[in-house]
Order: sequence, then C-alpha cells, then structure tokens
Amino acid sequence: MPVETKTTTLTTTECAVLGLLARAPQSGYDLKKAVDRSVGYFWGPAKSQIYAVLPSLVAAGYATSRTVAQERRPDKQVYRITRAGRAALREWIEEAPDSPSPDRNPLLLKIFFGEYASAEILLEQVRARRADMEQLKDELDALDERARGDTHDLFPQLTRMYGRRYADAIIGWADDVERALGERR
Amino acid sequence: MPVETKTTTLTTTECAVLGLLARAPQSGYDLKKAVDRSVGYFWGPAKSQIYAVLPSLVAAGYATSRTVAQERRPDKQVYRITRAGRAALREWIEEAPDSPSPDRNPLLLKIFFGEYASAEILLEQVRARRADMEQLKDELDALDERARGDTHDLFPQLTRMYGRRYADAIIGWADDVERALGERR
DNA sequence: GTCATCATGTAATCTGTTACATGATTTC
DNA sequence: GAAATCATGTAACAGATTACATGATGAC
Repeated sequence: MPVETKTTTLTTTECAVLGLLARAPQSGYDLKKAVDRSVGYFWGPAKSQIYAVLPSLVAAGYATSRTVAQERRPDKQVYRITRAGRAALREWIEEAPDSPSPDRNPLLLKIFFGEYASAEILLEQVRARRADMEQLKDELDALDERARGDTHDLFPQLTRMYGRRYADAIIGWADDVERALGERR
Repeated sequence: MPVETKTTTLTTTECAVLGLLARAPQSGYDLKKAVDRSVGYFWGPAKSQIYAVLPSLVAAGYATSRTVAQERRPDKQVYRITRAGRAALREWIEEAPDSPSPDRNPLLLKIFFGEYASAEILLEQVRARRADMEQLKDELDALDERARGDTHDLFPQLTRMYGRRYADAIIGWADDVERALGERR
C-alpha cells in the first residue's frame, strides 16, 4: 500500500521538534536542551510547549514514544520519528514559504516614536542591543567550535552565517543611530 | 492633584497605536492605513486587533473617543490621546527592554534541517527571500521620498536605515548560501 | 544544608489571527 | 454593473507563554 501523506498541518514548532527528532530519538527534556544548543537563537519554544507538541506528533503518526526506565533517575519518554514523520518534515521544508510576515520588532517601534521620549535613554537601548549582538557573535563562534569535524554541519553552519550577517547589520545600524543622535546635539 | 501614573501594562500593539495617536487623532480605519504607511514593515497588527485595542486604551484613560457624524460616509469614532496616554507612551519607550527574544525565523529553521530536503528547492526559497529584500529596499526608498521635507522624520528615518541594513544582510547571506550549496555539487 | 540537574506535565492566561457580518458611496 | 473605499466590529480559535506542581539524586 502507498505511503499515506496526511494533510495534518503542522505548526512550525512541531516541525522544529520533528527536525530534531530526525537527528536522534530523544525525550522532551533532551529536546529542550537540544533546542538551546542548536536552533535556540532563532526558534526557542518554552519547555511546556515542547511537552505539549510531542503527544500531538504521536497522534499524527509522525513519532512513536517508548517509556525508558532508569536507575536513580526518573523514567523518561523517548520519542522516535517515523517514516511518515520524515516525509512530513521534508514536505514542510519544501513547501512554499508563507509570505514573510514582518518580524515584529519592539525596539524599532520605540525608535520610530523616539521623538516622544529621551534620546539618551534610547541610545542606551540601542547600545544594549549592540552588546547583545556582540554576544551573539561570540555564541556563534562557540557553536562553530563545537561543530568542528561534524560532517553534517553544512546547513546548521549556514544559519550561523545568517546570525553573523544579522548581528553585523545591527551593529552597523547602532553606529548609524549613534551618529544621527550625536549630531543632533 | 498629581498625575497618576497607572500601572496598567500595555501590549506592544497598544503602544504602537498610542504612538500613532500621539501624532494625530484618528479613527480605527485611519490607524490601519497609517500602520501600513509607517510601521507596517516591522509591526503589522490585523485591523480587528486595532479595533480591539482602542476601547482598552480608552478604558485605561490613555485616549478619548468622540463620534464624528459625516455626510455620505459612515460615522466614525475618532480617538485622541490623553496626557496620561502620552506619559504612558513615554514610559513604555523608555522602559528597560525585555531581553530580545530571538526572532522566530521559519526560513532559518528550514535551512537548519536542510539535509532532509532538496537543496534546489531550498535555494529557490532563499532566492525568493532575497527578492523580498530587494523589494523592501524599494519600498524604503519610496518611504524616504514621501518623507522629504518632513521635519519630524529623524526617528522614522532611523528605522528605514535599519531596514536597509537588514535587507543587505539577508542579500549578502543569500549569496553565501548560493556559494555554499553551489560548491557542493 | 542548599542548589543544580533530571524529568514531566497541567492550568490559566495572553496576544493575536482569520473569517464572518453589514451596508452605503464612489469610481471605472 | 462590478469593484474599491469608507467604516466598525464580533466570534472562533490558534499558538504560545508564565506560573504552578512534584520529587529524587548528585555536587559543593
């Protein structure tokens, strides 16, 4: 019989979890850590959301779960992706992207309405964001280090490149703001 | 009596609306258009959300509404920001930024899990994103044009600068991806 | 003794979206 | 005659968050 391609629509978080399960079977707890170590800087669901998503993947037939008893540790539920799950993952990745909704950026909103507030305080916020981006670059470097020698790193590496481009853009912009608000005085 | 600073916490969308009301009193319908013409590319609430937010601003004492009867046109509710509203807006702008939640980026997620799908299709998606960014730059140029001679344009202009930096970052990254996936063959 | 780690989940709530509903007037 | 603009809202539901709840083990 043919492989049924279900029409269940998956949320992006479900696909993220599915993608991580494609790399290795693991528990909700493991997944939370895996998220933090990998996709966390552009997709970071709450742990309760991860736990909520797992049973729905099982219900859809995209994963199976198995209770693993442990000594001196609580039992765990280990989830494993199914063939249908891999097909669904692939389908999601390849499906036409929804029109890119503008990324909601509260800092930009504050800048936009900057005339109603203190320029000094806004500058501080921009500097803080700049510092965050410097830190992000350090984190990306650390991720690069850890990925050394990993043969399956090409795609994750592309996302780190994105992170650097993004960080540099913000840093450059922070300079713009510094100049523009500095000149005004 | 002193100006009461209420502790009502405002959502970001409420603040966006409040910011637009600070520029001019207007109706929900006007606000929707104003959003599209100004902050729309980094904050674009649904119209139903704008209509939902307005009464809550009135309830909080941050705006007043007045029914304006019109000939040959439906009546409209015109909202005006209050002094307390301006104070609240300022307070929100100046308040410490919440730690910048990673911007959720489904495209990056797809790239991250790219090994499970067709590189060609992913490349097409990256190219599409690149095209979106070229278009964004055009739109930003158009906004620049329209803002010509506007004396209150400094801060909005800074957000357009951000948009360009951002767009260029994505475009540069799209080149990276093109190179990386091209070399692989 | 205290704190971090392992491990899973529920409940309440928030913020927002899409689709539905209505109806006159102006423009092509 | 059809479509866009003016104008406001409701209802259903989606997708997530934070806070709460529990309890053992290992490290310092």
